[in-house]
Amino acid sequence: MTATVDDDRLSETFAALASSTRRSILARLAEGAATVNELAEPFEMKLPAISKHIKVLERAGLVMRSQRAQYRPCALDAAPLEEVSTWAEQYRPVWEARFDRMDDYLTRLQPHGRPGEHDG
Amino acid sequence: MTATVDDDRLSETFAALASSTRRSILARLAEGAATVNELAEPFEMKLPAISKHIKVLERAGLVMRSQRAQYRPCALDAAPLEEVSTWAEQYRPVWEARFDRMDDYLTRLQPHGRPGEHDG
DNA sequence: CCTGTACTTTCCACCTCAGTTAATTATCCA
DNA sequence: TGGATAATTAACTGAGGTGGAAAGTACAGG
Repeated sequence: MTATVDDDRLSETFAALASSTRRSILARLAEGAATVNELAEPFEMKLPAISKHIKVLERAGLVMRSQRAQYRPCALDAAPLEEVSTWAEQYRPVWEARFDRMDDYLTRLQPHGRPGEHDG
Repeated sequence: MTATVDDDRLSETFAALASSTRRSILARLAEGAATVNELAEPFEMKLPAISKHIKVLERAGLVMRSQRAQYRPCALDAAPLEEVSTWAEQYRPVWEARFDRMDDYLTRLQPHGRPGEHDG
């Protein structure tokens, strides 16, 4: 049962993506690797803040780092994004079938029975 | 320029998805609408906690609610998941092209020039 | 060795999030 | 009207995210 492990990884990935700053960093890295200063340049916040954002992305497996002199260039690893896509695609049938599930449920919710109760 | 609005919505969606409890709730709702008590049943936490998780999902536009007597049944709205999928799919070329972007960058990072510096 | 460059780490303040218990609201039914 | 059921709200706690300032680390070059 590694379901929990996968679940945790997905949670960490989503948490990392729940920041437009971090998503911007990923977008920048999609065009090629970059140093921390290069990544920080478009933003108003200070370098330590960017450094921490990068660390979050790194922990989520979205960014790989190297070392060259003082530089610690970052590169995108999009593998977790494939997992995100796969996860979301599970729901494609739901968003494509736009019939109203709420009405569906309300129909099954009888006036004289509580939901989940099997007529006993 | 509604870029910020879209960005915020995506952030809210990702934040909502960054919880395995909430993702479980969505999975349950994919099988059909359910009441709060039905949704809470598989979990060990108390009802108010579930109620708050549902509110997060609702604010993210992933859950729609109705009312029937005391019941406030929840239904899945997968539309934001389509946005998630579309966003992630942007990176498909990156995760499919598995050449090493780090090496690519290190090649361009010359020993005698700092990155981003144009030989001045 | 000393200075500049490129980060990272530490410490701090602020705020949000997650969960609890207890109280409250809303509705049904006898 | 009163009790049971469904669910939310309020008040509180503890944990964790986010940013800044300041100090620390690591490497290059004169």
